[in-house]
Amino acid sequence: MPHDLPKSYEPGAIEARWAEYWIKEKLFSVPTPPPGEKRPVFTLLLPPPNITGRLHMGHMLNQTQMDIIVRWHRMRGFLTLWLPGTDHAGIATQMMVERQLASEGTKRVDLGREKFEERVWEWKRHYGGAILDQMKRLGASVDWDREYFTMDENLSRAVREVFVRLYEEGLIYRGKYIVNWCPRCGTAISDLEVKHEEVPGKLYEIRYPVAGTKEFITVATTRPETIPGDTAVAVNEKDERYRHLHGKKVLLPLMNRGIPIITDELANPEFGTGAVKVTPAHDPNDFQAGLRHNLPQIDVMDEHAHMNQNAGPYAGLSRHAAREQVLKDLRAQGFLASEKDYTVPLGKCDRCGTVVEPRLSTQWFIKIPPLAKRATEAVENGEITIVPENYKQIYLNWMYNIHDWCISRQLWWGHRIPAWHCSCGEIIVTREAPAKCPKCGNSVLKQDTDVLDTWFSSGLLPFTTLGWPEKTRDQQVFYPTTLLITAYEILFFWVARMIMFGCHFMQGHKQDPALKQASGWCDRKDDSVPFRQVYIHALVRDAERQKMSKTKGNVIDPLEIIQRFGTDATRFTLAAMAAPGTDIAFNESRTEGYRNFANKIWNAARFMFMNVDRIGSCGAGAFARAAGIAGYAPNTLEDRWILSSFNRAVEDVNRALTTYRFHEAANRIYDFFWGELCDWYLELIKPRLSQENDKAKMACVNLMSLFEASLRLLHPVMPFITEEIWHAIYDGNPPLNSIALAPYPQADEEQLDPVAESQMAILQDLIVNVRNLRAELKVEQKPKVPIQIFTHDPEIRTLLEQNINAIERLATADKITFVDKSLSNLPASRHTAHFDVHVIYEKKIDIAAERERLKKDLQGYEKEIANLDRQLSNEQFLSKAPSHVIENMRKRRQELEILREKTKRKLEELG
RNA sequence: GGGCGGUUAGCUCAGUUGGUUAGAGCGCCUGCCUUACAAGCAGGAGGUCGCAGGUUCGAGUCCUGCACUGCCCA
Repeated sequence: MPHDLPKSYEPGAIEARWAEYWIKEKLFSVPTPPPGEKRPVFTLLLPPPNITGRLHMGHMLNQTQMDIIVRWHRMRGFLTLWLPGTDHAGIATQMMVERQLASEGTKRVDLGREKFEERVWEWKRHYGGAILDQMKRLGASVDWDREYFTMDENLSRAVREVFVRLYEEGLIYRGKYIVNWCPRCGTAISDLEVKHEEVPGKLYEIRYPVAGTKEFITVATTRPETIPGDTAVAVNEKDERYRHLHGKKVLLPLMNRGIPIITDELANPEFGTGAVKVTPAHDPNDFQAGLRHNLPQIDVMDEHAHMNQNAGPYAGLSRHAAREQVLKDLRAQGFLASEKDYTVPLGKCDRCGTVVEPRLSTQWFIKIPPLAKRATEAVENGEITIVPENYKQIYLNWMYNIHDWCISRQLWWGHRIPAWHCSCGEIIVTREAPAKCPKCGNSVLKQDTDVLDTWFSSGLLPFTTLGWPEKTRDQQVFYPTTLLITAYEILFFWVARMIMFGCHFMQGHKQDPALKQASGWCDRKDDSVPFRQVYIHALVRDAERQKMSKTKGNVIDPLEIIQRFGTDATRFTLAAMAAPGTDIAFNESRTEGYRNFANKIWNAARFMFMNVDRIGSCGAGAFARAAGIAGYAPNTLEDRWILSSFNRAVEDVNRALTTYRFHEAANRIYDFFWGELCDWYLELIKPRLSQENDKAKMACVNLMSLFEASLRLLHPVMPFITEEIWHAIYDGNPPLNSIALAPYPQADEEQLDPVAESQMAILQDLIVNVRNLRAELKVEQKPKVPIQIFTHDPEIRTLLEQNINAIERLATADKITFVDKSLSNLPASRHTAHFDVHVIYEKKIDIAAERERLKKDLQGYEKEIANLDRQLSNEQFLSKAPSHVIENMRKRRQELEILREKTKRKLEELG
């Protein structure tokens, strides 16, 4: 790796190279560890993207956070497994291939089931890997050797096993119920896959003639087209208006069918007319009411939501056309009492947006309450912790109100339900195709045509990817997985289901006790849970805080951002903005700023190498697994200070990552690298570096060690640039294949130096004050100015004397003299509680402006003093406040006294 | 209808269990091509923390109400 880096950082050139290198070298592959493994373990399952998917900002955020945590653990010496894979995405994939077929002028049904499945596999081979290729470009440090696909043979076998076991345990049943039906997809979907919205519509009031009277009963409905399916009219028992009609019949308009008037809580006296039509085959509430009253279920639509024979004259019409026709007929026959504007709640298919039709059909269900019980307890009692914590309550609320889960889908792509039907009516649920019916002996059996909901198989992944149903060493080591990082959106779809399945099927499982202890999970009793922690990440919105959507056209393509600013800068942006629990308004200007940060580091490295090459061999100190910086020998104030600073940063960053405070970690590294290392340290050591002696060499060694350690600190967030410079530091002969395998910095108490920190603060304060004065005096940039310094404290005087060169250089000063009298009354001066400094320059200061500034300062001091005095004279405060707070306030009070006096005197002097 | 969140500088956002003087990036103003970096350096302006009460020695932080706003569930 050559030291002569290009002048500007060009991410594109290096990122692709390292991404490829990491994969080629199999740096992140984790073979099954043999018995005797003692390292702490960290396991993370990648939420499998759909094979139809393309990388979006949500993935990018998710993967950035996972990669940061994973790299951090790996560098801290954990046996770290990050498991990647993809999801077969039943509906989405089938839609893709159907679209492809349509463009060829053919259809799924023309091909037949088997041929169609082949086409999907073929499609998957061509396009299915796209999102994983994109992941590779992000540098995600996953174990590619363990990549899985939910339709793989071993995972499919596990799915059948789970289905059969649940069936045998009585937790899976088949029955005829109202389900959410998507007429476009031609399949049932689960409650979660229905998106509710409210649209402007009409509420129709329709007169139903009461049989044997001249009276009408008026019902209110938003769906007149379902009238042919009505089998009752319901009123509330307590509703006096309809008491006289109890037990009577009405004649169903348009159909001329008699149906009963029933009393049921379904009818809300407050709503509409207080009377409702009951259509058990087309509404979930009506379905329940129908069961209560033993009403017939008349299905009036087919699978495409077209009216069928039961709809009489309307047969063949679409839902929409049928509504128009029914209304027209009602109007013509005088049944339509009124139509009012009304906001209609609509359920739409999450996948395709088609309005969902509640439909009566035979489906497979999972009986959820028994599974939910343990899944709820696991979170209640802290066996699984959820971060941020408010999601815990959201999860629990949902689990308390959970319903049975419809798991069958009328699709051709997915795990086919392992049930076989015999003409005798027998249903055989079994792992492998049965030879004959155990009841009648018939050997002509037909497998159920339905497939399972995609979430059924992904809910099993935490254990099926580790070899279940076999009991494997991988499970002993890696199960329960340590963490799950995912989006709120799939808390119920996926997270809840993984917990239910994990708690059920891994019941009794024990993680290798030595590894469990090493990993720090001794306080957790339950090893059946699929993961010990869940971190829910935020939503990425656009810069205007709008949710990104294709229809709005405000989607930010992460790959385009990456192309412009680099992966490292994009990752850093997401990390720095990811405060837990808050959505991210992605702002490109931030990414640009972090690209600049990368460039800053790049140039700092160039500066370092420039000196190394001149001074000669001065390699970085070998890092040990020790804390702090191993090869660093502090000689000067700035050395002691930066070493201390580094250790403080290290402490803060590690603490932030422990609690998933990504933004704190990122900002802390940024401030240290730029604000401390580059802005001050590099400037302060320039004089030493420019010499040609041992001092220069020592400074250089220290710099290399510091830089090397700082790169390791930054690496999880910016893996590419750190890898590049790290290899350059070792001149192409690094002690390890990658910085990703080097130890993560840990704070070393011994290297903290509070004295150096406070001294450095005074020195910086002096330099900034002189710069400030120069600006105020409008001194040009180049010329050096003589300055005078007064301090009453001999220690501070010594400090400043010892660092006179630094002051000269960084404050552009010369002829620095120390005086014995306060300088704060001079116009061209500044004072602090520690020193006064005066710049000697012929130009006059703007007296009026100076007076204004001082007045403002004085006001501030007075206000603060009054505040402090009030508190410090308050008995209650003195007795209740913690001592360090009081101590700090007293110290501040003393400082303020000095500042006030100096400012007052100067104001008097200015007149 | 039920639940959860947000409101802090011109913009986008931090501010962990209450504790001295509320921070950052971008933008803005002034001056600099100081041989690592103009994707840079130095200096600066800018906030009654949505409103009204309350608890406390002390509130951006806790409680109540209100206003506006977003999301999830039914």
